[in-house]
Amino acid sequence: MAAKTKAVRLTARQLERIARALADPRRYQILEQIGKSGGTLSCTAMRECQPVTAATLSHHMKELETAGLIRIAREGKFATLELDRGVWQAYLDHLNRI
Amino acid sequence: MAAKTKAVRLTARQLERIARALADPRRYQILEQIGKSGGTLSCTAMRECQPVTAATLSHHMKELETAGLIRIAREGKFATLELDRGVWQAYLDHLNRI
DNA sequence: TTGACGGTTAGACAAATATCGAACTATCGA
DNA sequence: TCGATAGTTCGATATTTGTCTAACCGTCAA
Repeated sequence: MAAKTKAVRLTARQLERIARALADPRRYQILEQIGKSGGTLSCTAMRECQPVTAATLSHHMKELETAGLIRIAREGKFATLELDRGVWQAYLDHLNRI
Repeated sequence: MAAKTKAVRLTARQLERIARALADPRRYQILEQIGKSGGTLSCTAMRECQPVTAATLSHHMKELETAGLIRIAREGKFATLELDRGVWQAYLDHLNRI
């Protein structure tokens, strides 16, 4: 095992951003959806599951991105969200230390 | 191993509360402090480490308590904070499922 | 009993933020 | 070239929330 998740070091500021990002249920659901889809999900597919404006969704995406939890791959008209497993694991490890 | 942490089932509402509770750095520090002290810590000891009013601290304690993350034992004039390891573990398990 | 002390509650206030509509940019097919 | 479509950015708004001060409640020792 041990795929592409290499050890990630999170700064205090990043940890804080991640915690805040997870605090909003909508954003958590987004992460969940990406996870359920195997790690990547198109932005359009997201919209179909979240009853919010495109503007709002875009806002949440940026929030998750700056927290480091996802990467956004833009190709042509479309965008694809990808969960950063390394960061996610690092955050879990951090919480586990309590 | 396997001490007193028995399986805990968290409702969606509780999960949300916990995420929100962790979003504030102050509250996270409180949890951290309790953890570092082996799971319990007097309220007075807390105050010495957090540069906030007693009122503010009380507010955060209640927030952590209603989230289920800590229990507050009141005896006479004093209060003691205790980390609920079962709930904490259940939350980690939940995050791990993503 | 009374005063000091630990903690809580209530109310106010400022900062953060989730959301929206509207205007915008960029891409792609006809 | 035009129009439709995917997503972003901006500005406004309403809600949430972290913090404080002030007043309060219980406990304990003198």
